[in-house]
Amino acid sequence: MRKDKISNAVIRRLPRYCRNLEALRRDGVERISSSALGRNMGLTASQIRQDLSCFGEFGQQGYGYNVESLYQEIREILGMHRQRGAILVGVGNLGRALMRNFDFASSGFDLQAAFDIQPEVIGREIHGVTVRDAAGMEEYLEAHDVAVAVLTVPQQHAQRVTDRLVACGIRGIWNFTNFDVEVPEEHADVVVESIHFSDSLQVLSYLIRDNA
Amino acid sequence: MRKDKISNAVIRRLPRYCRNLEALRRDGVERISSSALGRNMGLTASQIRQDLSCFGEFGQQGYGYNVESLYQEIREILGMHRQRGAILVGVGNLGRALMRNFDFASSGFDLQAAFDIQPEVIGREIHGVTVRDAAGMEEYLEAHDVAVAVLTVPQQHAQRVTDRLVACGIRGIWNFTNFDVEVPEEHADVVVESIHFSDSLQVLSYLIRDNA
DNA sequence: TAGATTGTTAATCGATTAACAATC
DNA sequence: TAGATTGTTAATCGATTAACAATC
Repeated sequence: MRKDKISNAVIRRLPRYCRNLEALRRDGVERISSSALGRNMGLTASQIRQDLSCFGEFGQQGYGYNVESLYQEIREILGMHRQRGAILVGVGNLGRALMRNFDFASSGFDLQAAFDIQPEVIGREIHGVTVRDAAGMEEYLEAHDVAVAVLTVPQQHAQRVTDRLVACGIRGIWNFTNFDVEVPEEHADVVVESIHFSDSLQVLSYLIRDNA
Repeated sequence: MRKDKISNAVIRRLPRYCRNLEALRRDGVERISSSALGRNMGLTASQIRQDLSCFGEFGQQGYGYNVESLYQEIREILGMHRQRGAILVGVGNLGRALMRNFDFASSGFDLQAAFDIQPEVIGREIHGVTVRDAAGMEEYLEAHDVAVAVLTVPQQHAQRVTDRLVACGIRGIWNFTNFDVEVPEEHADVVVESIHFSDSLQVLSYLIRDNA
């Protein structure tokens, strides 16, 4: 039964479904049952059927799910069928690494521009994207259709840059700074998705503790 | 009441407690109540008291929690008071960015060495860490006390490198490849903590969809 | 048709929130 | 002391798992 409000737990499993289906597809697998997919992913068949039923009825009794079409359905649910505009702010080591390595297109985004305040990097082109002066960020956002900003600035600038981005009507912020940036109440619809490297490493540290 | 098995949800909040307490500490705040901390972090006071009670009794009725000592307690729970050995495998753009930017020490790790197979990078020193030939990885792990490996190799090598690391007795793998590496059953105690960039961006993509 | 497997309803499990006696 | 706030127990809420009729 199609659900209105999808729980966070379900949403965060969607990209994993996508990755697993992509692998099956690459291997030429045509159809898969919830129990086989569950075995692959370490989930119960029940959970998979529950998850998918939030979005529609994609399977067929006695057959299972068609790998290709389920894959496309989930891509569409995630919005990966379209290309939304993205910019990157803060062209340091991490920003550069993302620009060079990360495949924005395959997650449904088109990295259009990058911004920094360092004269040494302004004007450079990295992986086909020009680095612009951050002073002109507002002007750029005014003129272009940008949905998401990748935030790779030093921590101390994170909130200020966020405020500027939000004021320009950005829809989402992909936050790599080790700081929980906040969006003002009047723009509560702006989504912040954070990758906190050190949180993750600290969890790993906890999990390998000796408590034998 | 001290608990034996801590739930994943609680564990993943610990680094956030840490960051928030660090900020309070920096601001010279001496004590804080669960309700004030909850307000800061967007959690209920109940949840904070429940979370902390898994590990001991850190507060005092009528007073709250001492910021400094709670901070130190949580750091210790996470294992950040010690420095464990770490290596990094795969010195590409992302690997280099982590070596240059990421503060391993403040999360309780000492990055001792890096490995790659590219002759161009072998022998180079990056941020004080020497890049070695990956062929010698086993020998190195034999001779040094390394708890964690940072996995920043290209996706297609992820599983093979993981197998080698696990065979050498690594305790944890910090996985940055977009692949869910698996540890063999006989080493099920090896912990894999993954940062999947594209999963995160895809979740953001979903969350900014228009469904008005 | 018979076997397989779905989507959904019900049952269970776990996590969050509320309430409150204990006590600083 | 009186007010504040803890740690813990109980209640609620939500997510996962189990069961099963429907049906390909």
